[in-house]
Amino acid sequence: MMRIGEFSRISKVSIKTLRYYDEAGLLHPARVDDFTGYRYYTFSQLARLHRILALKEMGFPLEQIGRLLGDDLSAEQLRGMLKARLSEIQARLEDEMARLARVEARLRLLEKENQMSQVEVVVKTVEPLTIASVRDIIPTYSEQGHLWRDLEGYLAIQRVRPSGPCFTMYHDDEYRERDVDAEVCEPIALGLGESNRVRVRSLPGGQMASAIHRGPYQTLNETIQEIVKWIESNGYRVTGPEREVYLVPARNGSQTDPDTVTEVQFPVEKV
Amino acid sequence: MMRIGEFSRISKVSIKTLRYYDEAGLLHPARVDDFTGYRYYTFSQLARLHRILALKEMGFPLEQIGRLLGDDLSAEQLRGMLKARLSEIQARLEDEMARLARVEARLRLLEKENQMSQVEVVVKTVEPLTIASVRDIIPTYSEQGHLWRDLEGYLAIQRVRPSGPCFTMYHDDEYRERDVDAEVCEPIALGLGESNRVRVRSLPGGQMASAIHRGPYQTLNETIQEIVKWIESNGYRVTGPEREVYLVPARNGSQTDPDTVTEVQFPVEKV
DNA sequence: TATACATCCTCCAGCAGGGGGAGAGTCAAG
DNA sequence: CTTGACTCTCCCCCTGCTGGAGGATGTATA
Repeated sequence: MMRIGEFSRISKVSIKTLRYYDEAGLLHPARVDDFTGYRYYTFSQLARLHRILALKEMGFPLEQIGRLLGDDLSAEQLRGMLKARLSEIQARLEDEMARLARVEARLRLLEKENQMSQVEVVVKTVEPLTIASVRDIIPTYSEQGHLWRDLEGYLAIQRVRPSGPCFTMYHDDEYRERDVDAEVCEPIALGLGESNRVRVRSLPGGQMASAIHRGPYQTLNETIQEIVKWIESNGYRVTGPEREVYLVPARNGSQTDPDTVTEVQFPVEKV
Repeated sequence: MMRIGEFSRISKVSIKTLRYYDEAGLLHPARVDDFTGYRYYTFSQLARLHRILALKEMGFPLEQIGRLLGDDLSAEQLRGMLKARLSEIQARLEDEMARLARVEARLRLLEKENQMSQVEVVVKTVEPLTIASVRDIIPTYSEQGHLWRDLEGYLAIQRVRPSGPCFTMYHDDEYRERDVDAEVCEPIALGLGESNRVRVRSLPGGQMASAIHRGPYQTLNETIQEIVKWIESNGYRVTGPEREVYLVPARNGSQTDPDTVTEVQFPVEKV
């Protein structure tokens, strides 16, 4: 029988932690003095403490350790908990490795350009979306005004209001300067009929690599290039058409309005 | 200008988190209504939020993100913080991999023996220790009684009391049944002279792989084997003589007393 | 036996990064 | 004017402890 201080010295576990384990039900002292409240431990209890520490080193939370210490646990249950722990650790390892890749990519960028990147890429999950859209081949990126007029005109006639910011999708697999396959879209609630010009369909949800572009449409290309580079260096792959979401659209659709805010999204999946 | 709900929907960041970032000084709303307290955000603020999220994905704590967002940061300081982050991530990766190895080893053991291991091995750090000791070649493990009598007799004459539990160190590089190089030790405070039989010296501190053996000395070997196996499968290496710490010694030094508690320690280092 | 001094006890507060919910006030549409 | 959807602040909760305050106990020495 020894007091908590000696038990702590021998086991190399802090007194605070021992008291916490007592309270948590993991390791009650062999005896607690009713009057003084002093905790008394035996050497044999070191064995149980060792089991607790070993399980903790495997990363189990204390609550699970409590269950693992109970003797009413079959080998089958034990195997299950170990395997669950295994896959959690693997998930965390992948997380950390992705983190490592991000920091390394940023560091390389810094060495090369000697400044903080302007464009921040984030992966977010978007929900499925119902849209009304008009799609056509247009001569250049900037000449999509008539598509918008067709779409908005139809929505106005049908008295349907968009349920979120509008965007354009570009369906070309590669970058091209001319004859662009563009689809202008307005998110809507369900229940709109199609016309021969306007289609209604729903887009699947999923992961999007996204960046915010502030400045005129003219310079959108730089942001797009940054995202593409980021996607490559962070172990993702593009799985669908790019979207440009017009959060703050340009006045008169001007290509040079500096106060526009556009979100560029690429659907991606982890490689 | 939009309210927090819409900003949350667009950015895919929860309202709670946005309020928390406001409070933490990371992202104040563009405007806060003095009377209602309502927060109003602009689309442009998505850019700053994206920067916050990108840094968070790299694993920076919010407090550091705040400093990274300030524009009074040189490229040199930025590089430093990134490199620090890099090495932290690497440390965590190693941690997780060690964890993985532990869980996998345990799982293999379970598949093989279909039961929870009896012996729990833990790595702990022990401090340097001053000891009085008697070392000799003894015919078998169990015949160390006379060494103990020599040591204890000298300590009694010198009126020195041990400052902790006594132990034996075995200096043979390999396991051997006979002619064992054993050193029986008592930890003491400083300031004891030597005799021609008793030496006084200090042992360095360091990492120890440790396990608790409950049961007679006869079966100590099984525990020792378990520790050695554990050390191998968890990526450590033995760097010195084994210690057997007699926490609850046998009555009369009996080899079969079932109530003894012994801690077996191997000094180790990570490979 | 008195007095240090070490050790022990039980609360309470706090860390990071928010989540959950209560109770009350606001906003826009019908 | 009402309804329902938002929003506000405030407080507690999570993990696995650590630190400290204030008070009670245990042991060694003068």
